[in-house]
Amino acid sequence: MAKDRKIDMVILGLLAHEDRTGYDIKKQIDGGIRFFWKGSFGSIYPALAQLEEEGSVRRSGSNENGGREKIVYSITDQGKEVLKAWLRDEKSTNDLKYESIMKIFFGGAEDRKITLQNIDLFQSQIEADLKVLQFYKKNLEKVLDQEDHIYFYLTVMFGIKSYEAYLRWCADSKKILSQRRRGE
Amino acid sequence: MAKDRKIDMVILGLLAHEDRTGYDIKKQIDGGIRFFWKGSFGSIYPALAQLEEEGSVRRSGSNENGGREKIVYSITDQGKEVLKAWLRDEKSTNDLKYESIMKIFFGGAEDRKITLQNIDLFQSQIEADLKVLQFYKKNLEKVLDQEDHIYFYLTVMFGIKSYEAYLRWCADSKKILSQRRRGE
DNA sequence: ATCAGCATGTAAGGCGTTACATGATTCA
DNA sequence: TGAATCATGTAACGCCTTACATGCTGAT
Repeated sequence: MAKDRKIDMVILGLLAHEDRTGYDIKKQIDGGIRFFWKGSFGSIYPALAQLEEEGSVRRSGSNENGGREKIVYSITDQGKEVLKAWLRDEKSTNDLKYESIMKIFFGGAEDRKITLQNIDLFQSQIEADLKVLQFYKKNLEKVLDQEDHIYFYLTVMFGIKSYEAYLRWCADSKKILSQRRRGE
Repeated sequence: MAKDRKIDMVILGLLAHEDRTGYDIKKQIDGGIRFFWKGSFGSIYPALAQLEEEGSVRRSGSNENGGREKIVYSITDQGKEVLKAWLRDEKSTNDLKYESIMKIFFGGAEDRKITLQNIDLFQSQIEADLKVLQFYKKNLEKVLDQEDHIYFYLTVMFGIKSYEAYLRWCADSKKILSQRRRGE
């Protein structure tokens, strides 16, 4: 029941780096952040409004030169404190909802070939994401001497290393399921 | 907005294997399933009631021998079809919410030692969970020749392989952050 | 006797998604 | 001129957690 909205921290974290609009924030989330956290417009805009009300962010400029409004937000000193307090807080929840793995766990209710198919589907998803991460890695290595990029680099490496492990598991699992053909 | 409640599939999947009470289901989730899906009483009991209404599960026995009611559920043929249709459905969502990794991503807003601390905390969590998974693995290897156990084995291996990759990443990351002492 | 575990359930409320509504700008 | 992208926001609704309420059973 206590406020526990982590999207606030994504917003604050991004604004700590650079001023941005809600739309910009969404683009960033869909970029490198989506590998460990997601967010939609329907969660970003209300969060931004509430953070402003609380004094953690402020409008640094509204373009209303004829066209549609465009609201650029900055983080305030109070917002920076909220962000730092969260970073220092030792409590972190790491929740995964892996429907693909759940389907493998309950694979016994269907033919073995359905499970093999589900592993293939999972593998394809991971392979596609891994390519994106490897692209990020290549670009980051050029600017790694700059502080700040190192944190992005570490999280990209987290993604790459875990996805590589997933792919090895996919290969192993398919081998195991194919060899022991009994349950079909 | 369409029904998308995966807890239904956890329940159906478990009941496909054996008749159980809501309480039993919760225990199973807190055991091996929690590594890829979670569930609380507040989600299990209402789901069970609705699955019964829909005809996917049925009460196979209510103990009311003097004491408090104890409702044992079984899966119906219709429930089995629902489960199989889900297994055959190619759409699976794999959502991770890794607050620990997010803290590392935004680590630039604080001292480097805070990030090192956050990596340590993550590492401890993973080490503890890995021990549990290795215990499962040891027990499963004794009964691996039995069909059905193989699916549990595969998901346990998924956990072990990814957690081992996480731990290697923790070690590497701490080394990288300690060596390049500049931002402190 | 008391405490942990077994057992079921409800209520309040937060979080988040999807779909919708609106409209400007840019580029082919 | 039409499509894609930029840009903000709301409404409906589903999902889930936490806390609460209740009471039995078995072991120490």
